Amino acid sequence: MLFSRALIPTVKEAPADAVNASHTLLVRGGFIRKVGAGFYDFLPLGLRVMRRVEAIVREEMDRAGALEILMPAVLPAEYFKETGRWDRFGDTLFRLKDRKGAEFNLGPTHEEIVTDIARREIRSYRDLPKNLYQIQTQVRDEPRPRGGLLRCREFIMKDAYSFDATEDGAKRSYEAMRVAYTRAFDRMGLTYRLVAADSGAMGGVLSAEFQVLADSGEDAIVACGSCDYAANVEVATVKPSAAAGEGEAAREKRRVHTPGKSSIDEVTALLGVPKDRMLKSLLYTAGSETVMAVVRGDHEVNEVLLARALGAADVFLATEADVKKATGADVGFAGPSGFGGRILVDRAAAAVANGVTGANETGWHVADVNRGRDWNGEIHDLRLAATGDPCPRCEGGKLQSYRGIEGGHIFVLGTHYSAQMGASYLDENQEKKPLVMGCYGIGISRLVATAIEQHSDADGIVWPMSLAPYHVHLVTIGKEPVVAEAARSLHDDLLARGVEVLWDDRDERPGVKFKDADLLGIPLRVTIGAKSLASGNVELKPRSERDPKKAELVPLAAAAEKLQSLVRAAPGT
RNA sequence: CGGGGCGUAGCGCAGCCUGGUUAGCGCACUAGACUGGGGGUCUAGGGGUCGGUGGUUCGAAUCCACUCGCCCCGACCA
Repeated sequence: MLFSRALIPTVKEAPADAVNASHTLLVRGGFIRKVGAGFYDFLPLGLRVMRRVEAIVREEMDRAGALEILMPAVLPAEYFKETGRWDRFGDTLFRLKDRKGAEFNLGPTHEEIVTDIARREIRSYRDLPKNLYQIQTQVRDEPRPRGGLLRCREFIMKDAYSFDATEDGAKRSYEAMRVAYTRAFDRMGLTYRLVAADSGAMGGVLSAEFQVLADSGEDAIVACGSCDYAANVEVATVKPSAAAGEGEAAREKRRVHTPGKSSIDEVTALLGVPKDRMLKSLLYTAGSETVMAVVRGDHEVNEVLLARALGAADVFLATEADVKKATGADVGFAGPSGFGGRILVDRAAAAVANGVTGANETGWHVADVNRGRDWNGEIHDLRLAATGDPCPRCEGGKLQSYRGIEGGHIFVLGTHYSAQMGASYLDENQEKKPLVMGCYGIGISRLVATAIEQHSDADGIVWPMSLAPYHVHLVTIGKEPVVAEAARSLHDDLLARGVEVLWDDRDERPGVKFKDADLLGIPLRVTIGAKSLASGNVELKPRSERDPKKAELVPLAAAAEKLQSLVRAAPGT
C-alpha cells in the first residue's frame, strides 16, 4: 500500500478527551475517529488491526470445533421478554420501534436468540455437543462509555454458545474454549491472567475471565505469586492469618465514650488501639432485609461475597435512615454486640479477641468484646482481598493486586436459558432434557485497544506482528529515482512473498516519516535512502528498538527474503 | 443517577470574570520559494451560524434562563 494513496490521517496533538494510551494513539495514528460517545469509525488501519484480531479468534474457534453463524443485531422484543431480560437489562438495553409500533431491541448479547436456534434445530442427544459462535456488533447503552475503544456503546464481540447433553459435557465444552482462548490470547501477544470470576445471578457453575493486565484496566484482580491462584477481587478469598489478640484472656467488656468519633481512624486514634482490633460493622440492604456485615477495622467488605453469602442478587450500603432505624444510633456507632438483626462476620473479624466496636448508641463504643460471649454472627469470607494477603490455595503464597481489562469471559450457564425457553433434547431413553449451555465472549474491538495498552512507548504503538496493520513500513528518503526504483522492487517482491507492506512514498521530510512510522507502530521498518543505497544496502530496524543507530544494514537484494523470514518467525502469525 | 468540568476554524486552545473596531493564536490545509536522515524556514492565502433556543441591552462569544452534546470522578457493568 502506498501511503500517499491510503487514508492514514495522523495528528500531532492528542484529542482532548483521551485519557489513556490506546485512545490517544489510535486517534493520533488515524486508526479510529469518534462519531459520538461510545461510537467510533474504524478507518482503514484500525479496521485492518481488528480484522487480525478477528482472524486469530476465528481460527482458534474453528480449531476448537465451533461453528460460525450470524444472528441479527436487531431483535424482536419477544425474545428478551421471554426470559425477563427485557426488564432486567433496564436502561442498558437499546430499544426501538418499527413503523407499526412493534417493539425491538438492539442485541447486547445473544443468549435468547441462540437458544431459540437450539430449541428449533436440536432434537436429539445425537446432535450434541454443538458450539455456535458469531462475530457481531453488540449494542449496550452503557451508563458511561469511556477509554476510547475500551468501553463503547457499540462494539464488536465474538460470542459463542455451547450446547451439551450433560453437565460433564458442558465442562468439556468449557475446557475446549479455555484452551482456544488461551491460544488466541497468546497469539495476540497479550499478558493476561485467567481469573476466577463472579458467575452473577445466573447461577453459573464455572466462570473465568481472561484479564489482560494493564494499569488502565477497570477491573481489580489478585493473583498469587507462588501458585496459579488468580481471581477477580469480587470473588477472591483470603486465607485467615493469625487473629489480633489470639490467645488472650477475655477481658471484661466496657463502654467507652467516643463523642463525634465515628470512623475507624478516629476511634483508633482516640483509644490508642490498633485497627485490627476494631470490628467494622456496616449495614447493608439486601432485598427488604437490613443486615450487618462485620469485618476487621483494617479490612474492607467485599459486596459480591456478601451478596453470595446472603443468596441475594445485590446488596447496597444502607442509607443513613436505615442505619438509624436498625441500630438506634447515628452512622459510625454500629456494632454486633447488642445488635438485634442478622449478622454476617468475616473469618478474620470473627477471630478478634478483646475487640472494639460500636455500641449502637451515638457517641459510644464498646471495648474488649469477644465473639461467643458478647456477640455472634454467621461466619463467611467477606473481606476484600488485597496485596500482601495470604493466598487461599497454597501455603505461604502472597496475593498481589493488579488492574485488568476483561478481554474474554468463559462461563458455564447450565440450563438457565434452555429450561426457560424450552430448548431440550431427547436422550437415549427417550427422555426430554434441557440443554446444558455455556457462553463465551471475546471483546474483539476492545482487544484492539487493549493490545496498545500493553504495547506502546512514548513515540507510539509497538504492534505485535500478529496484530499489526502491516508487517513492514517502508520509508523512502529523498527524491532520487534510484531510491524510488529500489523501493518499488522491494515493495513488489514483498507483496509476492505475502508480506504486507506500507510504503511511505509521500513527499515529506524524513523526520515526519520517521515520527509517523513510530506512531503507527508497524513492527519492521525499512529505510531506503541514497546514503546506504550507494553501497547497495537498505536499513532495517524493528519498531521495538528505540535507538535508530542500531538499524541493521541489509543488501537490497536480500532484504525481501530476510523480511519474509522475520515475519514468518514472529510469534502468533 | 450524584458530584465536577467543557462546548469558539479540521485538531489543540486564548478571549468571557469587567458586554463595545474586522473574534485571535499554534498545528493542519492551499500556492510559491528555499530546504532535505527524526515533526524545517520564509512569504502569501482560504477556512468561524462562537453548540442551540429564548431573554436582558443601543450593542452579546462575553450577562441571564432553558436546552442539547461531550469529558472526568463515583454509582452501574449479562
